[in-house]
Amino acid sequence: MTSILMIDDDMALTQLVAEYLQLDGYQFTAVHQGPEGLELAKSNAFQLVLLDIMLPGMDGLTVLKQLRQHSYCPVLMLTARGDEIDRVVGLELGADDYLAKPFSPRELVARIKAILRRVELVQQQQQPQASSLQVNQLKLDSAKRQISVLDNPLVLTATEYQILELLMRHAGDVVSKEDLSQLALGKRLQPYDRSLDMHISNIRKKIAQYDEGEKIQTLRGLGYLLLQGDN
Amino acid sequence: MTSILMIDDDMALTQLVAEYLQLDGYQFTAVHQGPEGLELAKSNAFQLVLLDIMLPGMDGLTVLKQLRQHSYCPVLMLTARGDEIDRVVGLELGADDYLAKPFSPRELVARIKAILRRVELVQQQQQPQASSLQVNQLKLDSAKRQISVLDNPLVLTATEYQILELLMRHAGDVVSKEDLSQLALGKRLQPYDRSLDMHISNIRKKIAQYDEGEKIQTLRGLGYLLLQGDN
DNA sequence: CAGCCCTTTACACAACCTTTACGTTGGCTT
DNA sequence: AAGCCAACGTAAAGGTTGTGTAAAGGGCTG
Repeated sequence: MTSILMIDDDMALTQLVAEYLQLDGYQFTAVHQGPEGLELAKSNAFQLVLLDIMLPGMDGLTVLKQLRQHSYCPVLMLTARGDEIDRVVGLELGADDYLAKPFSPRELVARIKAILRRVELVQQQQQPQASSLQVNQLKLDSAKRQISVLDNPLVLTATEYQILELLMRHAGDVVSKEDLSQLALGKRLQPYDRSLDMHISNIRKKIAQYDEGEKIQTLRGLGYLLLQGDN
Repeated sequence: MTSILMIDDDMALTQLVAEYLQLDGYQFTAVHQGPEGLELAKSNAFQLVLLDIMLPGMDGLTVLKQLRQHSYCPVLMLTARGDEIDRVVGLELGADDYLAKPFSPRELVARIKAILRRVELVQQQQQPQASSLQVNQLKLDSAKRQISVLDNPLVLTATEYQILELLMRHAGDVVSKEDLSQLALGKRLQPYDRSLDMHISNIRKKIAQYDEGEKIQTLRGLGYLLLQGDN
């Protein structure tokens, strides 16, 4: 059961969100005061926190700052329309995403799912994983931190290795650029950030040295994909 | 029970609309002042708001702007005849449709139903949906974002995928071009806009590569339809 | 300060969506 | 039944956006 906590003083809004999220099968709790919300959030009983910036008593950014002293619980910030500054500060303080009010419940649910999916990816990574696996001509040896193509070991940088490992461990699935950026580069994907593209380009070049057939596929607007051979 | 709120200072008109809508089984409330209407609308107790542009006290566009700070409740604007500017501004502010005064009650009801039907479609989409389903020879795998015909995966663009998924999820029902445009393209269908027709054409071409029998049916003036095969 | 690596910049290209243009269809009027 | 017209089908052109990649920039480490 996934539990979500909302900290927002707008009762009508929390009521509305409660209905939508419960329809989607989430356990939902709302509180309307900063300090109260902070206490609940620190308890680690919630998988995600929806946090309004404008709060009576204790400012949302303050809540976030204090929460981060204790917990890495994912936080989705709710900001007043176009309040760019709050957004930037919030993301620096460790918010996972932000959403401008007013938002459609639909978009809220989409953002929540995106965050939860990413958290799940991270948790997967932390669990013990197969120390070696093979995708087509690519062979991963995570003990040696090495990937080979047709038995030729690739000379990859740390970042390149992480990206390719991610793609290999999710071979057959699309991996979004957003996910790749957060998991391999450790930062959110910004609008004109091309560094991930460069890493992909370099990885492709290195693979192509040994195998022209093994390709990382691009799915425009969605992400990248390493195709499993046999399907 | 569907509740509709009308914000208009013309008492004779609200009386007239009240009679028609109540005949159609709607719960109807009318107020004649902007601020009063805004308060009621923000309560999220109504499924739709009819909003006059010309209001004493607070302008209709201002009401809409403030309402949108809090709520995505559907709004149908009522404008003076041919007041194109108000219309454009209103739609930018997030009105769902507009209707020029004087209007026939019959047309009003038609517009209301169109909006409510679309809102319902959107809400359906927000609810958890089957991650895979099959319609005749078409197989949808929403986890992989892939649709296959006779086990041949289609190479669809993001937009094409969305359109075809919508048609599949409503197989056997007519889906209007207006709905398809709003849900898949994210914009209202304009008078001479042919882009949706093009997407349909391209989807048909891609399906026909593998199965000549599987057809998206056209219902002239109504929309498109994917027929459920087995009957 | 040299070397490595990541990121940014810049430009070209490809994929995609939309518009244009013209042909066809189907319903409706006369 | 003929003719009209709006809706539709689709090829081709146009415009926009995302992606590929070379090259330059910048930071870190030894």
